[in-house]
Amino acid sequence: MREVAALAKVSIKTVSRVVNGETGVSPRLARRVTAASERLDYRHNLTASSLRRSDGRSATIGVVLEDVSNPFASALHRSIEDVAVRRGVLVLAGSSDEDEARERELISAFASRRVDGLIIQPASHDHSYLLAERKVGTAIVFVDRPAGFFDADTVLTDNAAGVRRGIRHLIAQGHRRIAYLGDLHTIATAAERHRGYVQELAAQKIQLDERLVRLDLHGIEKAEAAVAELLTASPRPTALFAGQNLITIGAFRAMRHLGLHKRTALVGFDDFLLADLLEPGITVIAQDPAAIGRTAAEMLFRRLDGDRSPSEHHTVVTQMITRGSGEIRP
Amino acid sequence: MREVAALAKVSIKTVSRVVNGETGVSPRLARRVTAASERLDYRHNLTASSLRRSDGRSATIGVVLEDVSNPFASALHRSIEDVAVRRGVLVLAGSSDEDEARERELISAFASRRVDGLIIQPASHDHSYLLAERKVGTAIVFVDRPAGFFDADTVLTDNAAGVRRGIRHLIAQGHRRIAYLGDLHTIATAAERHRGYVQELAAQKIQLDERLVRLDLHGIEKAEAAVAELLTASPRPTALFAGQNLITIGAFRAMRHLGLHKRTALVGFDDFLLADLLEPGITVIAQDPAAIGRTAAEMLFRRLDGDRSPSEHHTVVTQMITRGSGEIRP
DNA sequence: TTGTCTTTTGACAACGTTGTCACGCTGCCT
DNA sequence: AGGCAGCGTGACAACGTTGTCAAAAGACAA
Repeated sequence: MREVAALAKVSIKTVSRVVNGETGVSPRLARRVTAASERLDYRHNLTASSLRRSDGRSATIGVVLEDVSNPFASALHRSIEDVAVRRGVLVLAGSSDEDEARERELISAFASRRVDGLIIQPASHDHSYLLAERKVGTAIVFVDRPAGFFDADTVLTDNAAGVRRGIRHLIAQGHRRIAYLGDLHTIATAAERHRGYVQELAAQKIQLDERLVRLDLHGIEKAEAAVAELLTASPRPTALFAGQNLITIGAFRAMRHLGLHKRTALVGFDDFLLADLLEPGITVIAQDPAAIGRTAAEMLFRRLDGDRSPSEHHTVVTQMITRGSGEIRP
Repeated sequence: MREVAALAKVSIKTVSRVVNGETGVSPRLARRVTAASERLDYRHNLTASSLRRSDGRSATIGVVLEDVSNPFASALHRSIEDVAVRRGVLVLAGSSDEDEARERELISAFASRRVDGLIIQPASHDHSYLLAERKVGTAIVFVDRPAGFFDADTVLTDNAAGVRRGIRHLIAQGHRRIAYLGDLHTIATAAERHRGYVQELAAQKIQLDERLVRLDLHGIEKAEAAVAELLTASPRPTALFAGQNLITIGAFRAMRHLGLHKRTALVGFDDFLLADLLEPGITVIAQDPAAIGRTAAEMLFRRLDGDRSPSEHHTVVTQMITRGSGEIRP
């Protein structure tokens, strides 16, 4: 900036004004400055700028996801990015891998870089450690899962209701022995979905059979193994409800392997690419990751714009997409 | 930091030393400083730090991808992140959407934030504009596609060889009328893959029939429409080669729709989740995004560690995975 | 011309750090 | 006793910006 100022024969303050598009610089000087900065390949240094400016904004936000390469998470990431670019804000993204310590490390790394806001898909259950960040003005929004011991905006899917819808659908087809396949019980959404299963069975006066419930199935392989076992044991379920997309895939793989994929009903939580092209097509309770991400990002920027109203808790509804696998009768 | 220093009754320089883990601070003082910074919830400000320190490092890199939510790109992202975390480096990620202007904007935004390095999956074909970044010491590595008019490290898949392998496989099954479905011809890898198709046909002395070639199919829908047309026209191909994963999916969708998915052979470039569960399973030429990302990130950090040797060009080999769709005979 | 008001411009300090250097202290050697 | 090295520590300037405020320049009326 100093060099640009020297070349344009103005003070560095004037260069600053031109760079920031402030008013009150005569067109003649502005032109000289622009020319000089082009000639010198000048790059505005945003870190120094945010250090000095009064609001201290870095035009950067941090996003903590379970895994940036997970389809649901990367869809969230993308929709957050879409809102951020419109404001010239960049996104730092990191994967927590469901590890509380990693979540905290990431957030601490973001905080060191003075991000303006955080969007967190939480792995941990106690977020009181975020109070310090909040105090220095960092906006915080939780997505997909609720915050623990911390009052903040959240954007969630109505997990229990979605599951109940799916279970109701299976019962309507005549099923009574409906197995439930759940993710790690430590994941809040997984617990919620399991709760939906239990509730809907109770509501429909169907006795819960714990032998048909398998929890803590994290990833395709674990789900596949559990389903293989479930479908060869007795009593054999006539329908499966898979509580997450990788579990659905693992379940389908096991069913295919046993040749039961056209005889056992399957409903999965979360839509996934190609669900319609399998045989049968997979009936799913679809979330809307794009809507979740967009809502969360818009919430975050509203807070950054000064909205101090009480925390909001948005719920994004699910949609059942019937494709065949959920319509198989017992 | 000043407050911490005051509370610990030391100079801020000593706090700096403790925070940076420098040697030569007496344990007694170090303890006092640690206690004080905990009590005050002190957060080291990395932006100020990188502004001042002599190497100017921000411990942040920028990654430009086609689309962070694209499965191939997000796999790259994840493997880059895995290398970066080990060094305490954070990743800024952005989507170019195959738009040259957007690519430049992203890189300019990264540059303003003084990232230490850039990993770019390029959308544009002239990267001479990066010379200025290179000059200020930013390390640059290209992934998936080559750089244009710019000498830099690259990590690519051997696209043409992969396609030739697939075409050879189809020919070995007895196919002669093999259609080719390609992505936007402006994408370097798409052009390479198309070249592989042309070359292999020539090598096998099979006359190229332009009516069987469809290019610029970007996204599932376009591919689906093109294949629907191709399979109802004459001469009808007996086999399809799809040059990208979304194209493969679109092609399969069209084939299913026409009831031809068990009669027409299909080989796709890029593996994708569930390819094994479709009926038939889809034979693919699989890339290894994790290896590509890891190699690129390691390359980048080697440069940041001072490696000044000439640019390296790594090629990651593809692997053919036969699952049934490519083994259908004419 | 002068005085007043408005617009444009620049000098300077400050943001939160770290590099440099010099200081004081201790312990050891002459 | 004097000198010197080594260690721990702190004062100060600087990194590249922007906020503040005052000075300079221009516009306009009397």
